[in-house]
Amino acid sequence: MTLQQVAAQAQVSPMTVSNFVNGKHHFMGAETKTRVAEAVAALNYRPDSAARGLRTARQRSIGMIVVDQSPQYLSDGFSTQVVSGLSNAVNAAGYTLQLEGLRPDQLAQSTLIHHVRTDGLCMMLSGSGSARKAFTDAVGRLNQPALLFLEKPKRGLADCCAVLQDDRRGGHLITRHLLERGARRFWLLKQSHTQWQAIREREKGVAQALAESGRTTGLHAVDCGSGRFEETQVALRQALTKTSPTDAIIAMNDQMGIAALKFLKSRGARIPQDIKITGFNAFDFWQYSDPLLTTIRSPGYDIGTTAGHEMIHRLKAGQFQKRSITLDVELIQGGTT
Amino acid sequence: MTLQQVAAQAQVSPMTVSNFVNGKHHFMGAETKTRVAEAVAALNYRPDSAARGLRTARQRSIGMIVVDQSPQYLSDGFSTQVVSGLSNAVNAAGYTLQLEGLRPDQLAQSTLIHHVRTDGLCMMLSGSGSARKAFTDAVGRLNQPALLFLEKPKRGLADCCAVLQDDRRGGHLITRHLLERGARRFWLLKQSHTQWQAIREREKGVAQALAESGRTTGLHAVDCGSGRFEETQVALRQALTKTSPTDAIIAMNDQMGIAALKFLKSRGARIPQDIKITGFNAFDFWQYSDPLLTTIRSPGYDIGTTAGHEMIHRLKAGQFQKRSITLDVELIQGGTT
DNA sequence: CTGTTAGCGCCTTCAC
DNA sequence: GTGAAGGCGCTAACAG
Repeated sequence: MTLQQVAAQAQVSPMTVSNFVNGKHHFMGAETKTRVAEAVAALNYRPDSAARGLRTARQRSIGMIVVDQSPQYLSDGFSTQVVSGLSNAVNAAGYTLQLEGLRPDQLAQSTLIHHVRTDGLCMMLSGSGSARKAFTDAVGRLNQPALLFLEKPKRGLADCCAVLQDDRRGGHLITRHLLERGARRFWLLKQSHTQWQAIREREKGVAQALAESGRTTGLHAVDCGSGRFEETQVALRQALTKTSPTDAIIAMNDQMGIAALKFLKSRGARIPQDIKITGFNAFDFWQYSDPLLTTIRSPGYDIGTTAGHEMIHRLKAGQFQKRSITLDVELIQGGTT
Repeated sequence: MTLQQVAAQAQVSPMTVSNFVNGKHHFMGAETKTRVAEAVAALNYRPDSAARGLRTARQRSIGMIVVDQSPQYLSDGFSTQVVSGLSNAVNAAGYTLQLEGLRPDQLAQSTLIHHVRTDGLCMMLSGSGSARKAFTDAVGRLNQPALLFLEKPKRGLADCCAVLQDDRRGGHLITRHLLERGARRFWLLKQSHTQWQAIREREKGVAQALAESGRTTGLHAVDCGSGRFEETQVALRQALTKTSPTDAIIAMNDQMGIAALKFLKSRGARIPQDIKITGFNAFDFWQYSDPLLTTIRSPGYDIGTTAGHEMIHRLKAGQFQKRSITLDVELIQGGTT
């Protein structure tokens, strides 16, 4: 079913149908308009995006690449929220979202990078510095607008916008909160499986808060591997035998925080009297902890919609409004501190 | 950067470059091959998918529509897993995934339905029967292969495959388990906000198990609205005052089950002695409940990959292998029964 | 094994 | 307000 056929059916020229389909009704006669509308409906006409894209050199589509070690790259909570927000924002503007999940070593497999399919690319990166750089470098060569989630803007990327949250402040807030509550010795639970830049920032915030209170020691990192439930508990069990005891556990996300909470409760620890625990993100499932975890609320969905609006604006206006947008975070006091 | 330019640089015809780019190396001279490869790399050439799609009438792209009341349509856990699996499966075959989240009343806004952008459409529907029918009817008119998640195949959809899990058996399993444990009076926690066909099946399984044990009464439905945490607890509080007490709570997902668990614990109920509680799905966060919820494991990620493979096969072979594929579920015994 | 030709469906341009 | 011509980048079909 093509524009031509619709035009023949409606007894008008293809251009008239094209104008109608693309909402350029301004100069069309009312009678012509209804005739075209009927033909479109009768023939069940759908415009061919490939042909339009070829002619206009615009795809009306945005790409989203999520780099994660796990094939279930959306289970993180953060990516889930960001993708929902992004997809709603770009869809509302008539754009499609093309989603791709990759491991840090799979740059070469990326269809979205190696073909011209989208008008702009959004990325949520993880992995080693060199793996991340490989991605940003590749995207920099595309001559396409790029948007980075949870990372500072990159030098190599000129036409680029960064949308992030104030993770350093989050780490700072939560550490000050613990200090005020009397904690002096800290374990920091982090996962080593997927390396997010955002986590580094949180750690910096923690270190900064400690330094400001005059404490430069008393922080001990516990590697929780993939950060999954059992693995976190195993790491904690080892830490309890090998390391001197602690007042507080700062988990870099709620998943690890809740795993720690359940584990310590099962060992008879009183929370928060014996040990205080904090998480990070406050995504839906966070409410399932018992007692409620003290945590930081991350505006994941808003980050996604903000990014979508920013990208659409870039495509319409020719350049990004800002090089970097930072959304705020918020401390949520629970029963674990 | 076009094929022509690459061809000029490599001193060959455009067809040779096209063949090289599309992996048709069979008949190319080794020397020619390296010359083309160098030109492609030097010019940083990326094939234009729109042009290729126009010429071949194939988009190398699959659409995924998730119909949900909530804008955060991926937070459900199920859609998260299905989308991850689907995206990995189609990406591995060189296809792109185009994602769209819609409310049940937003059929008219669907870009994926109203433009030719994909080679096939996958859908996870919810909402009233008529709203769902509007979607399947619209897709039926597209002359495109369709794939339905968690629904039986539809009569109106000829070129269609359904990928689901045995929800009825899940409901049956969990109810028999509760009966064996001595429960006689049941509350069934369901959300009315987003209506999934899968939930109906679970309910039928519950009813069937009760009927088989000779009990036709003793089941009371509790409407938890959106099914979110606080709303579930409010609904439960009302039910406790208005309704005669119960032995067991069958929640239609883990979210509601955990909300019920936390609420009843806070009211001093002993679980499972006073009341038994079950959930449904066993997605990641399920482990955060304390004690662990007895639940049914849903193979969400596998459903996604199965669907992806099935759709790719359909596109290659011209028809679906099966009209319907049902994956199995599994009872997971926790501490709440 | 490589080159030539033609046309996919649409929209920009320009004529009417 | 509407029509005709041309070409976007690519590849099927066929010629050499």
